[in-house]
Amino acid sequence: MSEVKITLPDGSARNYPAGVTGMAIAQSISEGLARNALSIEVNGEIWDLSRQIGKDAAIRIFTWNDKGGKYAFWHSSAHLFAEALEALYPGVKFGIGPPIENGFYYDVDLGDKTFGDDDLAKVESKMTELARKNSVFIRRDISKADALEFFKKKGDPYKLELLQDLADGSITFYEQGNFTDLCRGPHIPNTGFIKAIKLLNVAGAYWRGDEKNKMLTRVYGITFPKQKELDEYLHMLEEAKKRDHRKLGKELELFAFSEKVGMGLPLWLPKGTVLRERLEQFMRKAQIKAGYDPVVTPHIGSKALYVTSGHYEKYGKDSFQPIHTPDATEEFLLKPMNCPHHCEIYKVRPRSYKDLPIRLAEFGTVYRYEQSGELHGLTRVRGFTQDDAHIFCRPDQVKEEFIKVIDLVLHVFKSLGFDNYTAQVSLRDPADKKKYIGDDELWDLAEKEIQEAADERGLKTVAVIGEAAFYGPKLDFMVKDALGRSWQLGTIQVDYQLPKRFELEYVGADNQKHQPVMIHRAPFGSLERFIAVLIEHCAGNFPIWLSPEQVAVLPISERFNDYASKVIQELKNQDIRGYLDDRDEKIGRKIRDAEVKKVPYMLVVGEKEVADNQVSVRRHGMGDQGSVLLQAFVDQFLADNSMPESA
RNA sequence: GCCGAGGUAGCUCAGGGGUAGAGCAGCUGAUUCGUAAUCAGCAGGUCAGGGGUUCAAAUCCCCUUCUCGGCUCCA
Repeated sequence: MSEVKITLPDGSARNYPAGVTGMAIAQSISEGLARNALSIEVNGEIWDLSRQIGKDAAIRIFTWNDKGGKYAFWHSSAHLFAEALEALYPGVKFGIGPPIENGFYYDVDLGDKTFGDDDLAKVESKMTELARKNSVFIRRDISKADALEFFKKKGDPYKLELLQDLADGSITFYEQGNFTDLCRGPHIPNTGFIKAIKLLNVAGAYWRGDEKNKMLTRVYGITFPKQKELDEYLHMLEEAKKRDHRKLGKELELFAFSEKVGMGLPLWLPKGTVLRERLEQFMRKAQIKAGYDPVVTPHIGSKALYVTSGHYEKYGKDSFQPIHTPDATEEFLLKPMNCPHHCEIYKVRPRSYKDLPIRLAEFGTVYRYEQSGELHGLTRVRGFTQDDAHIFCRPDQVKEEFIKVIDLVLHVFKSLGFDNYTAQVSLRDPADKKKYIGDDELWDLAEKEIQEAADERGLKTVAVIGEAAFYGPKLDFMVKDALGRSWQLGTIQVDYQLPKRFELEYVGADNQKHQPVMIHRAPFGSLERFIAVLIEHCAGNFPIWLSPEQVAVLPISERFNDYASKVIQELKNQDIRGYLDDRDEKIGRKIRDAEVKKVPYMLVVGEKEVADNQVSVRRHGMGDQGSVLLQAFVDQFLADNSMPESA
């Protein structure tokens, strides 16, 4: 009998009879591993444990603690969901049901039936019932003809459509209990592993993600091998919700929305405005240092401006409609971006190659008619302010400018403690060059230089082919929110289109006219989105230099209000932001309220402090820090909490 | 825009055909207090808006609007 050589992750190798299964290998290693094993990686592919290994292989056995194990677990859970659904609603048609980062979903067509929250509970308990049967997942190779026959008979148009794209000989079915599905696998050994089940929500999703197709019902769920883990997961979700910027924005009185003002149009409250203006100051300072010139442009522009830029043609119908005036020939648009205005600033006089780069920066408020369903707190709004700037430079300056912008973005992230971001280089699709504007060589050069600039600054980047804007390649920075949703913050984009459309020029050393390259960049992206992500990132406990209220002065009783007023006045004289809580409440109450409001410093003042010109310092979440002279507190505070500066 | 779930006091939420509720916040008074909620009283509502069914609608039905979870989109 022939043998196969199985290499384990630690490099050791063992021989097994040919056709050995992953489960048998696991058993030979240890009883415990066999009990917890869910799937196996064989030469880089993830397999079922029951599948026979016919030749030498490097393997890795996955348990719940591995991504590959969870993947199989949730994939199998999706099948279990489908089995339960079919048992409860015969005739249901299935789309696809993959595992995702947290759990799984299944797209289904329930015909005319609406699927609501009460249905979730029903399906959930059916799933539990079926899981207890310990049904084994059986893998079967099947010919394309037989597969088509099977789904024709069953009447499942979506599976038939999927089958069309699959090659004969590569098709497998998986079967558990009374349910058979077209599936590549892998799956866990049996349904009994699935102990805790939660169907999370129902959503609509277009078949194959195409708006023109029928909308299917997408059910999201998650499962665990232990009830305790499900409980922990649900608890974690609850905790994440507490960081939600929409909730904290309301509680900390940072911003609000009004139906009357209109959806997606944030109102900045006094405290939110302090935060926002501090961020602006921070960026202004860094930009001045980096050689930017601040400019200001109006909130509207004539339609002609956007016809020139090309935005009218591309977005005109799907955006805010033109503003009319008593003069019927006039039309203005709310500005959806600042670039065209900045192009006109570039054009106010002829430019020499010696003038470049020219860096025009503006906190420009723009308006975009986002789809109503897409609006989301501050992360997706219809009116927002970009920390925008446009760099007009020579082609040979692109790389250097990119490096400078990357430095600026990294300065922002570092100053605000974002260490978990990803950088994405978006390149054009070389197979479809017609989609893009600009010379081939310029693209090649810019794409190369963006990547080089990122590498030189030690950025770990993911290059995505085909994600470039039609007008140029870009580098985007993404950060996740409290619930794990990814948002794009900073962006740096090369643009070949606008310089051309606006006929931007400079006179080169050769006395000839040349076209400058334009770089759009916004390290925050937008103040709104940045603040949203910042709120979630720090759970409302802002860096003190940003905090709307830095200090609360809390007199023990009314008798010390006079001294407390003197304290708060002295703080204000030193540009320290704070408030005096002179309510007729006990000190415990005042402290609690300040803690809830996440005020970083609380200064308790009573008899002792008045006598010695002291304050009793308490820090948010850290309790009593003892008493110091007021002046000592001020000095220390100012020394510790200055606005971070760029290098 | 599409699918689903929602909108009750400033906030968090209960009530689900028969007189509109609680806690917190607010106001008034008492209290003058040492590190996370002092006590008492008072006030607060077109139950998102409009239409319908009914003797009777916060409650059932329809439309509109906004919010939430997704999908699509994102200059």
